Amino acid sequence: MSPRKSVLETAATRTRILDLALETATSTGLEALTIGTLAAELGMSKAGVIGHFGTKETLQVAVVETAVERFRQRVTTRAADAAPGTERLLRAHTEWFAFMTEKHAGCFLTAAASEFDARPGPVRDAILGALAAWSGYVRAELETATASGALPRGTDLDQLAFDLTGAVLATDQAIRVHGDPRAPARGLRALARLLGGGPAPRSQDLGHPDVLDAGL
Amino acid sequence: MSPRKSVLETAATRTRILDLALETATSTGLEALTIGTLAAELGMSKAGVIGHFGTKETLQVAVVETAVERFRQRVTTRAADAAPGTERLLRAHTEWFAFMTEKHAGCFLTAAASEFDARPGPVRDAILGALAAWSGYVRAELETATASGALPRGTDLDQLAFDLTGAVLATDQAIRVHGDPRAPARGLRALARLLGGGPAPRSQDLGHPDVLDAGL
DNA sequence: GTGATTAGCGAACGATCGGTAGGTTAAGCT
DNA sequence: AGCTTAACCTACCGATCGTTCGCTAATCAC
Repeated sequence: MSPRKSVLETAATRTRILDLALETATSTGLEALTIGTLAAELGMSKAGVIGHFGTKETLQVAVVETAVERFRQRVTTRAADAAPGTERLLRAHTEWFAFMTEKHAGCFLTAAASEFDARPGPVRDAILGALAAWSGYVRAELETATASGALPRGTDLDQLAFDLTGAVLATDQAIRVHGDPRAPARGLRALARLLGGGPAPRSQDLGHPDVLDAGL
Repeated sequence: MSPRKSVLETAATRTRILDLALETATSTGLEALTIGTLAAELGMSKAGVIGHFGTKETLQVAVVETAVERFRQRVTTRAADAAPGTERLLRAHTEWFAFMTEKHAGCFLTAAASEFDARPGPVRDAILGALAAWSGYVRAELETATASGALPRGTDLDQLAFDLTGAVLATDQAIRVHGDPRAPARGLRALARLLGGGPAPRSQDLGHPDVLDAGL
């Protein structure tokens, strides 16, 4: 039925597969991906789908890499023009939260990390690599912020990074599990307090409304 | 081979099944539970296992209920003798973090919530019910703390509950994904700052070492 | 133009999934 | 003592899983 396509069409087919695979894996999980249903929804045969990857495990790794690339384009590069340090971190997280809300599905990599934490193999390695890259990014910006005086010297950067992760995970869970539309605002409020001398945690005052309302 | 047992032995078999099911589901996930391997590891037949529940879905719900009961015994009841309000909340979270660390597996219910967030049905209902019960517990203690003056009046309790959840999730991820043994200490430090006038988030000072080192 | 390459298909494979049927045997009520 | 109930077994069911095997046909290198 479908003979050989040109190299351009072949690449397009591959991305078509990965797009749908990432979408379904985001909602149902990375292990719940089945080649049969994937092929059916693509109008292809199972062999045609797996021919691009050879193995389901390889497909899963490719899905993770696709998600990492999406994250980079949507979050990291958009925050690149912000000033290094706390400002860039706030921008990056703002973009991230908006990214989570767009598909109403939270962060794929966060969910995948929780799904594969106890399943060693190349898939988990790819996920852990993505997490390590992100925490390295955060760490570098935090050190820049400390050097520039935006954060007081002597700041416990490990603890601060831990707290930032907490804000991200709480936002992700609120979106994913509870579908709470106020989650990004809450997450940004927590971040502003941690990074920028925002309001005290117990104050009901909104603090920096320009930051909190930006792009949401 | 194995004829009918007494009602006592039958109940024991049931809990034996649920114990192993909860253990494997904690590490591998609730959907990755298979009746066949469960039966094999129990030295039983598949029919013998599923005969207690009728359906895999019913078994999954029973596993969730077992986890909730374990959580209650390990966390809530142990914190019941602490003074209501912030003190009890700190105790409960301290117990919770210790509970996560014991099996080096994090919190089962947190992982299950992330796994079933997009799979409607009785299993997800049971998980969401457990989450709602916990957040109701937290909410009640926070209101007590506000009424008693332990928290300043006008505190945004929703935001505070959100931040507490963030500390819990960050601790859980650090244990589950990274196996970080310092995670409980970090989580408690975040909690102490949020609840009890602990050290500022940027200070490297440990603050209340008696709390941070308690039972860890 | 010609030959090697390859995307994708149809069909089938062994394995495993959740679940069922029927038989066996002891427990528990009367 | 007799009868019903139920826990557990073996065996099997249809469905689906990931993967493999030829095969076709169009593209690409020469």
